[in-house]
Amino acid sequence: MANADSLVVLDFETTGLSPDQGDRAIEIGAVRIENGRVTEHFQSLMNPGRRVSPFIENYTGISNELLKDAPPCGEVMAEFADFIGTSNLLAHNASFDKRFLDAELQRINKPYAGEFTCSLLVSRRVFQSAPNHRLGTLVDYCNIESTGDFHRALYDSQMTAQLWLAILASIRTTYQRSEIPFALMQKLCKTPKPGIARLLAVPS
DNA sequence: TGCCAGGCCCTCTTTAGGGCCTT
Repeated sequence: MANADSLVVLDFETTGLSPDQGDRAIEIGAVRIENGRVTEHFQSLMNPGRRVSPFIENYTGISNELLKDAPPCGEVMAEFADFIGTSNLLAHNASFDKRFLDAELQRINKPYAGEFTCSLLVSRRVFQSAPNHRLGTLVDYCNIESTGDFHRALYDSQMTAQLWLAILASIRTTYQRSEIPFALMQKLCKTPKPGIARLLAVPS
């Protein structure tokens, strides 16, 4: 059940980089974290109403053939809006996924109440010695078990969720606190809003 | 055929530019 105390980690596969340039979502994957554990997941392909490029087919493994019989974006996004409810939201490079979430939900006139935070931005502060801050690199860096099946929405959201739990564990270790100070999470997340910081401070 | 965006962050900065990330 969605609520303001759960965190939905989401990832979109899309036809390109910018909804402002006409790009659409082709897959949504998400997991819910509650009390430090993944409790639920959501995944669906969606038909964007146009053919995807060979680059995207190769990059994601999502072919035009796969999308041919997928439900339309509006139908899937309506279900996803119900899934996220009032939960707070997390993504790796959240500015990208937020743009697509905003664009797709605006098309079906579905608002959402959660606040976004970004595992990429926080990881740059917490894992400063990582070779880079791509999702796959950070999964290796944190010794998170992985099959390497990146660039699919559910898998990337699952890996982002595990990365997030690793980030929280690292902060707890660094500051030797079972609960992460509210002000510290606000600083790391660069958010002045109280909701996300309260959520992130959940004990392990 | 080839290209497209945008937010954050760093620095040889702030009257700016470019790399990193995401598909």
